Amino acid sequence: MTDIQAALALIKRGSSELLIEAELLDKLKTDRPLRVKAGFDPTAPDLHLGHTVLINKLRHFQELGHHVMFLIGDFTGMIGDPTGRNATRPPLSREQILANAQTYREQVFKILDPAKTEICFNSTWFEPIGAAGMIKLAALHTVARMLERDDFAKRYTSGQPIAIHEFLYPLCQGYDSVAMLADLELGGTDQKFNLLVGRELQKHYGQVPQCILTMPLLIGLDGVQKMSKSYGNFVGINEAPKEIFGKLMSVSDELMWSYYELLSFRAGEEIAGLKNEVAAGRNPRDVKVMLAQEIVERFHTRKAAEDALADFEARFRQGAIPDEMDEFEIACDAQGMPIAQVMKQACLSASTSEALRMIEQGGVRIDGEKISDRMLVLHAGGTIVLQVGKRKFARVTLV
RNA sequence: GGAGGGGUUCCCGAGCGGUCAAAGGGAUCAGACUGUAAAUCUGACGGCUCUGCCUUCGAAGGUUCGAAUCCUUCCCCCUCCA
Repeated sequence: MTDIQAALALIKRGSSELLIEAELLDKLKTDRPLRVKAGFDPTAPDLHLGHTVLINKLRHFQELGHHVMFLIGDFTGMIGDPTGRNATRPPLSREQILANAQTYREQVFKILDPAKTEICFNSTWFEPIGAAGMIKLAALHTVARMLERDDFAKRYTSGQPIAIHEFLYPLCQGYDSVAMLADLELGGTDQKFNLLVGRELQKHYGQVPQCILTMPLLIGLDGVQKMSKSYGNFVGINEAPKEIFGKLMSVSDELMWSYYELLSFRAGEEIAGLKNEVAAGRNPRDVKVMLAQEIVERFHTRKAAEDALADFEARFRQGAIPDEMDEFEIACDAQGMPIAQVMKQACLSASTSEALRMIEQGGVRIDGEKISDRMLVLHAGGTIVLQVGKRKFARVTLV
């Protein structure tokens, strides 16, 4: 296998689609570092595991000696990639964007090599072109071609609204590729349309069109929708070790394999081996633990991964009360305070109604003792550990 | 500009004068079980000073003993025609 073939194999590993392979081969043969682009939205500065699928791939390109450009879409962020829901977002302030960019940097460099990564902002080229430039850009594409985009087509035929500015998003993303002289752009499979617009625009501007590499979307914890902050089904890479561990353990046995595929750095053969073992009767729990530990270790430490496991076992296998929990000091008068009130104030329930329901359902404990009296009144003096369900704890002192 | 359809509790979606805090599904939460915060099953799912009271069905008014349901005005969305 030649170097180029080996490189191509690494590039394609885990990917969904490569357009167009022959063109990429030509580019690789030139032996110069390729300009590899991937764009991120500045509205969600906290990266989650879904983002890392792409970032892991960027890392592969760095390993191969290519030039990685991490684009922060501070201008396109004002539009928001059309998703059909929440089509309009409040524009971010300059300060917010810069703060988010800084967060990105810190998080991304847990995976990428800072020395080999260029961070770009697309306001750099969009602000100078102004409204006139935007009109020129818009003139390069037609409505019919825009409606080829699956998401637009569906919304259009099903009577869902499409705001005009949503059409600008693919155009802007495409123009980014022009401004950045991209040789290759990386994106999720849902980005294919936008990525292709980049090729079209580059041709307009006399550039060799970029190649496109799409990665499968990581399914979120709900097992249904793609992992995304707005669906709340994500694992943030900045989350506490115990959170990351617990969330990964909550993934269904089935979904676990997809996570292995897209997130684990283990070799493909090793994963296939684990799959066989589970099929042969090995407890999937153990294999899930391995994955959860690998991920915790990547973003924290080996030690944190071990602690997370120990904590998890103590808590859920043996029902132990954790050492660390939120502490509250709640003032109450001489008659004391009803338990439901205390739970609400300790943020263990959203309302007293909910607190009462929790008690009726047998989900509330004080110092490990199940409470059944919804009218229970607590009095000042002393500290108790309040527990709701298996996961919510608070140490409460009444004064 | 004209004609028609629609906005319901976190989401989807029934309801079309009282029996509606509003069907059903999803999400979520709790319990049981377990291999785990998997799967499955059961239950809960507006708020409160909780066997009662208060506030919700795009907004504001009105009719009525009584309105998510009828009327008026306004806001927003969609479709067709121009």
